Amino acid sequence: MDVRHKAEDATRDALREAASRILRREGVRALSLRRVAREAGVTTMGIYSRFGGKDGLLDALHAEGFELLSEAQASLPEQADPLEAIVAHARAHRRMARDHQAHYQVMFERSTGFEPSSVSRERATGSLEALRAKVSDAVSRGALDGDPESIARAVFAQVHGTVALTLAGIEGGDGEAGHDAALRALLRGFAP
Amino acid sequence: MDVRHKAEDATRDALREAASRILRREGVRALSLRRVAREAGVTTMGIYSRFGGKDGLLDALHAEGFELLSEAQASLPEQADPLEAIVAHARAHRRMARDHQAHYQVMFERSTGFEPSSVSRERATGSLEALRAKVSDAVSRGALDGDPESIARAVFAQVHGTVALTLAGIEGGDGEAGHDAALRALLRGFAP
DNA sequence: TCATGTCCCATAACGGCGATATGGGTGCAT
DNA sequence: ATGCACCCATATCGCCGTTATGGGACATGA
Repeated sequence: MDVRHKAEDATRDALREAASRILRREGVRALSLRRVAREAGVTTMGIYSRFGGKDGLLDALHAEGFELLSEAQASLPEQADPLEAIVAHARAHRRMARDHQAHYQVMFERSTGFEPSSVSRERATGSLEALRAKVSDAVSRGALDGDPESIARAVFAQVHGTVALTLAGIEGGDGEAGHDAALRALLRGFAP
Repeated sequence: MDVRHKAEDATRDALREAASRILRREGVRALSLRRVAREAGVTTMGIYSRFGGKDGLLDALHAEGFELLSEAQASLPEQADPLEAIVAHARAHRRMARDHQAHYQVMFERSTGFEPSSVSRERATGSLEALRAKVSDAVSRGALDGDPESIARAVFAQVHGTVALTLAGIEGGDGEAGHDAALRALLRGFAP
């Protein structure tokens, strides 16, 4: 029984990995239940019993995406300057979006026809927490002035905006340097 | 012949209007060729002969969306303060996104599986022009300092970021006031 | 040990999708 | 008048997500 349970978890993982692989390589559009099931060596119904359907599978990928984001931001080197810590945080965000575009779309675009579950939505909102902590640090050290929550949201919106426009193909000529410059301007605007 | 041509344009318009109506009321997901054709009193093939397929139809809606955006920003009252003109511009942008969410998704989210044509992509990039003009005005009047192109892109990203996060259901508590405050902070960062 | 019942999952089916092939009818040119 | 070319509606194809259904493995009680 216990073994059986383990086996179930194994095919569950196999399904999630197959889905993740297809998502990375061929995008949201190519992610069909039949395709994922075939690639994982399971019948389509296997996805229904494990994930409840396509939304459940996408929910798992949604979570995986936010894990990728927080991992990228957790392993950053320490910064003496609290503002530089925020810039590094934003850079990691942009890098994650560039390296996992399709995951990023599942995370932030609702036109896929997928609605994240309530816990997934909370996790998404919670992804602001790490940034809020860095902003709080900057505020307490006199590098920024204002409500950390509001500042963090403004920064998050700025970073997500640059990423989203890039993914949409509305590209400025400045690239990463320009994105950094825009963020630094925003931070200057919150200077004491 | 001329009459015939007019009639063709009429059903073309009927198709575009039906598509726009379905998009507004039921979202991108509900927009199928069969549905649009039925609602316009035409067979599915009528869309192929007029628009070349689903991408052509979405391209028309993409264009319609950017028209809605530029219309909303063209009819704004004059502002004495050039920075207030930029804030008003951003407000119109956010209002358009709120009032035409599905159009906005077609305009900026690529996870719909629709790739805009090259002219549509140019039109999208060109939608920055009106903002760039307002920024240029602010720079020449000494309210901002820097490259107008870069500043305009930063502002656009900031505004789009707040809108996109709202549409994604990652909502801050501050609402419109918070969005204005974030934009004003960014503008402060570009002050001379 | 054997019969019974329960649960799980693979096969099959359903309605809808975007896209394509095809056949019949209309209108023009010869 | 007759042939031809073009246009569009019908039918079809291969997918999709989801649901129904049938059979087989396993546990349970006699």
